[in-house]
Amino acid sequence: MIINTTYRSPIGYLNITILEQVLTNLNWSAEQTFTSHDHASHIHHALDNYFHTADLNQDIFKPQGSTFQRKVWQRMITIPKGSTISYGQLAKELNTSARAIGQACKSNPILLFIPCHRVVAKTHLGGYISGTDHLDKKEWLLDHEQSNTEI
DNA sequence: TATATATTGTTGT
DNA sequence: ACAACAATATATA
Repeated sequence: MIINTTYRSPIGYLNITILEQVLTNLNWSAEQTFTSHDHASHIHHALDNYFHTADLNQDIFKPQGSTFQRKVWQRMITIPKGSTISYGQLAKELNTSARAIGQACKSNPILLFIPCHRVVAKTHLGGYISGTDHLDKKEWLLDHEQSNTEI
């Protein structure tokens, strides 16, 4: 069973795909593509919670990708909220190149829950969603998590 | 400060 | 086999 739904966040719509009760896709959308769906309410609640407290309950999602991509995504999940790491640092840990990390970030199928926005370039923000057109969202998310994290 | 160029590993064609 | 890419180190002025 496939469920599609759209969530309205403070900074834009999010399209959600749930396959067999498991979150498989979460991306920004320009408009309200789908109506809300009862079977997606637990994801909507998780997002409500994130936009209020910046806490992500990283429970049930199953990203589909290559071995390498899943390895990078698993590592990204361990980046604490309120902090960032550079493409180069991740590359060093995983014995690969900064650009390869960028490729894996770009193919992240579950935004927010796999926090690719916490991966930045060494001297600037880096990219977000295949380019530099959506950096305002990356910046907003980092600010949001920063201001909701005790130091 | 800024531009240029080489090097880099994974992915898509 | 090859070009693209959400990067980075180094060199030059």
